[in-house]
Amino acid sequence: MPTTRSYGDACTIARALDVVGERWALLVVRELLFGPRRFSDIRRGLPGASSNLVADRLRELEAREVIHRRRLPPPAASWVYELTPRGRRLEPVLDALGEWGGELPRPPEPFALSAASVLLYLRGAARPDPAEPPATFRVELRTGGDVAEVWTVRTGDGRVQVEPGEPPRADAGISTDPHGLNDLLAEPSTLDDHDVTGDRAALRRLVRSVQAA
Amino acid sequence: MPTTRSYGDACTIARALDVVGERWALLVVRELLFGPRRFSDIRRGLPGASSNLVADRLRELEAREVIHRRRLPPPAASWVYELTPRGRRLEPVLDALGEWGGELPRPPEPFALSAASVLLYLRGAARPDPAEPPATFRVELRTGGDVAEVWTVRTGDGRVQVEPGEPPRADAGISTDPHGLNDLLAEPSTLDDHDVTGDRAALRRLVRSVQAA
DNA sequence: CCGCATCCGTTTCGATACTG
DNA sequence: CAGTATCGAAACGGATGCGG
Repeated sequence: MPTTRSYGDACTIARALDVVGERWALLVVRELLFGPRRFSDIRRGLPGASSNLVADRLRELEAREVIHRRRLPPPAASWVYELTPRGRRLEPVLDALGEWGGELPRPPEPFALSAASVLLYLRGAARPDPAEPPATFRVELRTGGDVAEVWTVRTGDGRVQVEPGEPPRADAGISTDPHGLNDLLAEPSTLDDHDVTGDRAALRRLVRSVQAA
Repeated sequence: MPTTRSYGDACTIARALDVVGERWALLVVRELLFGPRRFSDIRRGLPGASSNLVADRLRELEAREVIHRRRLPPPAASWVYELTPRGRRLEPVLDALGEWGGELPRPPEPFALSAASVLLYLRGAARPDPAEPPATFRVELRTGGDVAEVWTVRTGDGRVQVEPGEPPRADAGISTDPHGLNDLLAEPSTLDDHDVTGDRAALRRLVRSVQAA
C-alpha cells in the first residue's frame, strides 16, 4: 500500500519531501531522467529495491503527478513510466544531490551502478571541445545477467546528449557494463581494454573530455 | 539507535541519500542553515518529529560530518549543533528542493512552519532595491507556547542576510509568529495588523520587495 | 516473461513517559 | 534542558504467487 504520510509542514522544502522524500523515490526519478522506461528496466537500475517497493513508489509518484504511466504503441503492448513536466523539474534537485554526494565515500563492494547513473555522470562531467564535429555513439551496457541496454550518446556544441535506445547511425560503438564505463571515465587509458567499433579516436576524445573537467 | 542502512549504490545521488535521505534529516539541516541551534530549538522547528528521532538524526549527521556538536562557552554551559563545511554545502540541495516544492499544495491545517522556514523564504524571495540604504531589523517570532526567538535581518546591496540572535542595533522591529510573518510576506498590506516598532517604512519596503519577485 | 500483489520477518517511525 | 526508554504502528525488504 502506498505511503501517504506528511511532515505537516508548510515549508516548501518539507512539501517537496512529502512527495519525493520517501525511500527510493528520488532514485526512481533518476532512472527516468533520460526518458521512458518499463517497470523491469527501473528495477534493473535499482537492484536493492524490492518489487513491491518500486510498484508502491511508482503509484505514489504517479498520484502526485511526478511521473506518468503510458501504454506503448502497438506492437509493443507494454507500459512505460515517464517523467511529467513536474518530474523533469526535479533535475536540479538531483544535480545538487549528485554534486554533494561526489565528496562522499562509496559503499563497500559489491555496489550497484545503473546505466542511468553512469550516463548521468558522463553527461554532467564531459566537456567535449566545441570545435570538434558532432559525433554519435552507440553505447551498449550489460546490466545484470545477459541483459544489455543500448543508449545513444551524442556530442556537439560542447555538450553531451544521452537518450535510451538504438541510434539511427553511429560513428562509434562501445560495449561494456556500467562499472566498466565508470572505470573508463575515471581512467581513459583503459579504452583499449574495451570492445570498441568505429571511430575509436572520437570515442577517446569524449572519454578524455571528462578528465579535463 | 541510529540508522546505518545504505542503498549500496555507487551513484553520487544515492551516496548523498545514504547520508541525508533518512526521514527528517534534511529538515534538521534546514533548521541549522542560519547558524548553531540547541537541541530544543531544533525540536521546536520540527514539532512533528519525536525527540528520539531528532536525537538519532543528530547523531547520524554528526557521524557523517554534516553537523558538529559543540559546547557553548561559559556561562552558557549548553550544547549547540552547527553545520560543518560539508553540511553548509547542502544549501544548494535545500534551495532546489524548496524551489520545486513551491508548486505543491500545502498540507491540511494545522501545519507547522518554523522560524527558519519563513526566514529562508524571506531571504530567497526578497529583492530589496540596491539603491536603498542598508537597514537592520529585529524580528521576534513567537514559536509555540510563550517562547519567542529573536532574529536579525539585514538588507543592503540588494541582498537579505539572516542571523539568529539579537541585533546590536535595529532600524525597525516586528513581533509576530512564523505564520503571521508568512502571511505578511504573501500580503504586504497586512503590515498594519502587526506589532511594529521603529522605521515602519523600511520594513514595508522589505516586505514589498518579496512581491516584486 | 513482465508487472505487479500477497505474505511475513525485520527495521524504522512516532507517541508518550521518564531520567540526569 | 537534553536527551533516553519503551512500545505499538507503519514502512521496508525479501520471497513467493499469479494472471495476462
